Amino acid sequence: MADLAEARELARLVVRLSETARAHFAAAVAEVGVPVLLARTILLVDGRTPMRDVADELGCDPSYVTGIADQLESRGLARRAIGKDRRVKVLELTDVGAELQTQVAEAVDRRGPFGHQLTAEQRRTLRELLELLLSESVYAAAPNCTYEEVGTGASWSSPTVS
Amino acid sequence: MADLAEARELARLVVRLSETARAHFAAAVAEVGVPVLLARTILLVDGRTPMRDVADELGCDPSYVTGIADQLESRGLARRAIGKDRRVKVLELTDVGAELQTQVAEAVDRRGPFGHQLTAEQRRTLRELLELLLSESVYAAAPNCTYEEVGTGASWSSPTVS
DNA sequence: TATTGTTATACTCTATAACTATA
DNA sequence: TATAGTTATAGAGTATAACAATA
Repeated sequence: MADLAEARELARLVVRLSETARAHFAAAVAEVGVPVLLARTILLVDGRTPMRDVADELGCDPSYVTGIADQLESRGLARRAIGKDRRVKVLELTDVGAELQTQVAEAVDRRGPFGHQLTAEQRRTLRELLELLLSESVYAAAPNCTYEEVGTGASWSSPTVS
Repeated sequence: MADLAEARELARLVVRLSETARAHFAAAVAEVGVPVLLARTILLVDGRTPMRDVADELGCDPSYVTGIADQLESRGLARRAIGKDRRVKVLELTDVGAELQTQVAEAVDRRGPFGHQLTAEQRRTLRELLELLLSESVYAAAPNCTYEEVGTGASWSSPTVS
């Protein structure tokens, strides 16, 4: 069936393009001299940002943010402060960190593949198609299976298990 | 600049869609009861396939394929055989493996987000836009930097490094 | 009792280096 | 000498569990 072949091809292209986008991001932030994870964190810190929020936005465990915050502090890019709720620690950029935030954003924008090669109309069309795919796919794809469940099937420990 | 905002949004959508596509694949193969990496290998084995070719197509180190082949053999899905060049070992599917290959392909096709939600014309448009982005981005994005070089900048060992 | 952040530890995935057999 | 596959090991990245402080 030609439709299936085209659907597979689209899946391949989307995955490849996302890898390209990640590589662009990595190249852009390498240019500025910041590891990817720190750059992502710097971009999402806005004012006094609770560490918990950072974990949510990065999609990682809160314990992992401890190490990120340590790195940012030791580089002088951000500092911890106590929140109104005294359990909470917020992250805020230093002056150096804020300047770097701007540099990172500019480097990423300059490198991005989406800004240069498409006309405004093409970008709009692409966005509509992508949103259409994303809006439905959660339901259409896995009616009896949440994504969180996926992969709980003893995926496979290690090649050296044997 | 509105263009930059839209470019960033497109990047976000593409990354999200690729994650959705991976989740679809994972859900589809979980349904059939095979770990993702084994399913990917089963899908690419065609006749007598040298293990080296498997490594190339999976994009991993040849040593890693040893473990994959061990798993496939222990599940009775494939077997090793000696190639004409006696250094080479080829992987070939067993009858059970061949049947599973069909099941996996069907499950993946059935679940895929690209088959159901777009018209034939929308799929064609999407493919053209994606190909346009992929055709140029390698050059336009990183003129002085191959992707292989990216990330060699001492990215960051571990959060527990303190 | 529930939540935030921290610490120590464990796990998954993958690569590197050294080795064997064949070319 | 170079290449295919194997083995053992190491590393990066991330999560889990137990904990202290605060709510």
